[in-house]
Amino acid sequence: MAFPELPSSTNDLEEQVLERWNVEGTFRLSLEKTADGEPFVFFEGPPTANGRPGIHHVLSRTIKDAVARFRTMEGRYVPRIAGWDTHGLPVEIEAERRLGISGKPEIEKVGIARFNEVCRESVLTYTEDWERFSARIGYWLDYSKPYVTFHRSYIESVWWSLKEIADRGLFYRGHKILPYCPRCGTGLSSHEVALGYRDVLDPSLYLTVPAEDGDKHFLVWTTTPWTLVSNTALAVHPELEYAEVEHEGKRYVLAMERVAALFGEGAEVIDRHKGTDLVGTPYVRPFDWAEAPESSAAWRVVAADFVSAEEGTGIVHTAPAYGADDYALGLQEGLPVLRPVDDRGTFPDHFPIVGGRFVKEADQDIVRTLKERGQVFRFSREEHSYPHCWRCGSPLLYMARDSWFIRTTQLREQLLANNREVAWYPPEVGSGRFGEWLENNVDWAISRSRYWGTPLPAWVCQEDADHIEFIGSFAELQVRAGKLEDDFDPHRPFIDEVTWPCACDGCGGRMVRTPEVIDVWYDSGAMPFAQWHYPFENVEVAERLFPADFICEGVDQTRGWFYSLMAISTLLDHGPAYRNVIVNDLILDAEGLKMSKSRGNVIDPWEAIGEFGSDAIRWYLLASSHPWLPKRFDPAGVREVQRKLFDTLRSTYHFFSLYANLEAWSAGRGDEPPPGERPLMDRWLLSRLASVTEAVTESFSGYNLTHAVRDLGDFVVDDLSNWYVRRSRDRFWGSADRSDTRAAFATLHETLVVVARLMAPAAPFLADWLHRALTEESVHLARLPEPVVETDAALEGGMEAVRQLSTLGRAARERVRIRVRQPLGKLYAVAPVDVAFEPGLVEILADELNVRSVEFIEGAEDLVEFSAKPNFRALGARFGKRTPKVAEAIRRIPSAELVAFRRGEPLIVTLEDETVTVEAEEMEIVQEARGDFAVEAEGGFTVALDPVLTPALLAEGMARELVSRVQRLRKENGFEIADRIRLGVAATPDLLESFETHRRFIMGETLAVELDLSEDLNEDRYDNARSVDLDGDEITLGMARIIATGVTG
RNA sequence: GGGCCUGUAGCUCAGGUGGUUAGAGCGCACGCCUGAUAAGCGUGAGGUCGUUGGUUCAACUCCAACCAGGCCCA
Repeated sequence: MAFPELPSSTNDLEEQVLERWNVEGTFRLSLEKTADGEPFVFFEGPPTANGRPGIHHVLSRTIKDAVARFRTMEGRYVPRIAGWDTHGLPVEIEAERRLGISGKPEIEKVGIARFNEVCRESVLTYTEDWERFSARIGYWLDYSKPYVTFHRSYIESVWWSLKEIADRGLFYRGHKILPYCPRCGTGLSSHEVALGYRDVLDPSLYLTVPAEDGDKHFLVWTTTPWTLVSNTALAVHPELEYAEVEHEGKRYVLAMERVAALFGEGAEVIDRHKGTDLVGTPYVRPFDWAEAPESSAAWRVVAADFVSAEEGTGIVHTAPAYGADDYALGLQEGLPVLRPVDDRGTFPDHFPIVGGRFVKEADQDIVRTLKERGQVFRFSREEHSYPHCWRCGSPLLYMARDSWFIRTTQLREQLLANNREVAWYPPEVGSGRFGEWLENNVDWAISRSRYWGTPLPAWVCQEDADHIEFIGSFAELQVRAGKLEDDFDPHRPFIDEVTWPCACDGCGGRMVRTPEVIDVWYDSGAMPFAQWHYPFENVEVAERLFPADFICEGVDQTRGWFYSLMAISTLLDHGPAYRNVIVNDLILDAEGLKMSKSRGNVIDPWEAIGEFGSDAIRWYLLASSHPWLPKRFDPAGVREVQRKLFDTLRSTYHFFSLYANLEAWSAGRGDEPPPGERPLMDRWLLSRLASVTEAVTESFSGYNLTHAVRDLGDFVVDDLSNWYVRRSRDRFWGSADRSDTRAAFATLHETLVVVARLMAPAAPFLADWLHRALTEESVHLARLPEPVVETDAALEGGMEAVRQLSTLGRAARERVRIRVRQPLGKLYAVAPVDVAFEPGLVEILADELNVRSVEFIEGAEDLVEFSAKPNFRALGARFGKRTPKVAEAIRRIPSAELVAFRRGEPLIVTLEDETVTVEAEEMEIVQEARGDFAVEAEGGFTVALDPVLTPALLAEGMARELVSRVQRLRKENGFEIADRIRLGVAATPDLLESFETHRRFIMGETLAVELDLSEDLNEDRYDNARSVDLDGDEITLGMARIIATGVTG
């Protein structure tokens, strides 16, 4: 078989591979092939399908895909089912936009039926985009039967689960202060709130509130001036000390601790009170617009433990309708709840000053009015983070709302226990961010006063609101309400029409569905069972494919999907919903700034893929840093991956295929020597390959994708290409004996196959192309590689030492300015004693540094100076405090004593007042070459290069220079690599003599079948002739093609 | 205000359980190679390891405080 040529561009290659996957159904085949394997359960977090994919989706999808492919190659069965998150506010907002309306009244004017129809249409707008995108980045996901959260079957499963929860007594209706979005007209759950914190400038108002008797003023701090309208009390801490301060003719009351901060160090404190002493003091309410019950306990100072003096004034303005603490305090103190603000967050029209105004806008009016009255002590705007609606961006208001709750607090211990069974990557998200969130868990506010969502399946008696019935299936609903159409739509408004008479004795009411829908996050968290329409169908498969072995989403899902999955499975007593989670962080731009449309620094993923290809981007995202660190997307970094790794690998394959085809080598003939009997370089490469295979496999298994790809990339670039191929090139040209060449081909072939397999999870395109080119099979249907040989640590260590010595040798050459092409006579080398050098390794070193011979001089004491390096780890254990002294003494041991020690004599050093016998493991003996050589040393390695150039060495150097010029000319003349030539060289007699000496070498290297050496060139005999500079001498070269091979390079 | 993460060369990042010459890539400088070549290779110069204390014979590594940035939450 001929090894095919690489497509000319990355994009061609990737599209060719995509086409192949399509035609062949490779993904399906990979699932079929592993169908009997142990399942590896993966849950796909459903994206909201009405937004377009962005570059950050490439990251999580790359991770998901890499893990799934890796497990598949381990033989696990990894079904990957796509899903769409289709309900909820994001969709409703898009529908409002399409209809050109805004707000609940307008929606109801359009009609819920029509509105939800538009929601349904809009929701799958971009699914095709997502599918194409996923396909192009090589994310294998089964889109053939995705779960869709608005489907009847999905909703029925959700209902089932809600009823289960209700049956466990974990559902209740409550009246609580909730974060409320005035634009969307609904309360939000705590995890939704978590999604929308934003830094904004908010008022910071210190106002004075006069006591009723008029002689003192309470100093009060608030960041929400509009709530002053609903003020019904001032709260102080009973145990705190309060001061009366005289300032500019007014007497202020505030916490003692805050006096200095607000009035300066020299403030005049004229009286002190304990908090309890102030309790009961009546004061003048700031605004009397809101009506309050006549005989209320309002507008007096009350005591509350939550008051602190860490900020503000130690006196807290209390508006029970608009704060959780306030509300609780109001209940306790019998305060009225003043709720003048309507559902849209505006004051009633008849109010003075703020009438008809949105509360946040009313702030300024309130402050202005207070200022006019002289009640403003200090006012500023300060930046702080404040929650906003995660979808529409409106600032949230904390307001008392009726809502349905799930009592998740009751399951806190179980949630924590389940979480302890999850391996989080990185772990601190699980223990910290997520764990603490669970510790401080509050009941899940599950209902939304909205339209497009899973209807809350709770029916309530119109006569007796305590008579509630949860419906857990469509069948059950029909038992209650009579026959329904087979394809009835369980959404609003239709479901709202389904009612039945209350069953309780004599009340005569009708059971009517509570109008709310549920939090969309519940939808997505229900996917483990709802995607299977469990428990109505697929019971066996749903249970088998639970919990997930692996999920991966962005850190923003900590309180989103990660929570809803875990909460629901805990509520249903199913244990943890997942076992391993990779949490990925944001992708920032190259400057480290968050990508945002307004900043204009958003990377269009399609553009990036078009420019770099998917493999390079995937690899870059995995390799540049761990997924859980915020990542900068730097196109220059992607380009580097492409050049450094992928071009190198392509080039390596190109090299292989070129010569394999030229030599008509093919795999699987079995005529190559067994791996253990191959030449040194081959055995070394295969050993390295085995080590790398082990390391990469282990990293992938441990979800450390970053180390996996880094290790593999380093191997390809450093070991495979820059060392093995570079050092072994001529073995592939048929210039060596057949068995050696066969060994080289087999080794390179095997290595490339293994590299393709290890690479497949991260870079599925090039890996598959290569694997098919090398083996005619898809890499994604292959198993992970088994090492061909055992690792040979001694050999790897020896080679490492050779490379280290080579580096030193090159530095030495650089120092004496003798290029590598010029042979030198001798290199003296020193290496740590534990390095074992096979003879072949020494040859490699000699060749690499182009020296005639290498001598290891550990024995040649006249060339070597010994010195001892203390081993602190060993010394510290034995000598403790005296370590530095002993170490210093060891450093001073003379060479001669070390020589004696190496012969077996004990080594004794003298400290100030004692003698100590030093053991071998307490120091390292380092050798250093001495003499008139070019010496370089690092670590335990030293080289000493003899820089003397003899005539013979110079002659050889010249011959090599000549070869180099000829090769360049061959290339310039467009000769094919195997073309044989006639070569003529005209030069000075000295040079000619050098060339004559190395005639065979020159002819061999340049594939010259004739070589004419003379002082003049007979140009007629050559296709062309040209003068070139040879180290200062001008020579003339003539060249003619004698045998054309027709083989292209 | 609280929690978590990050801070190592101009840039991007490595640096098990503390051990004495802190590494790599990019960029930069210089050089090499030109039969894997719209490439490649080598050598070199770059770091008081955020700051300050502490623990220790020994701290980039452990502890504390602080500073800066990020995320999350009040």
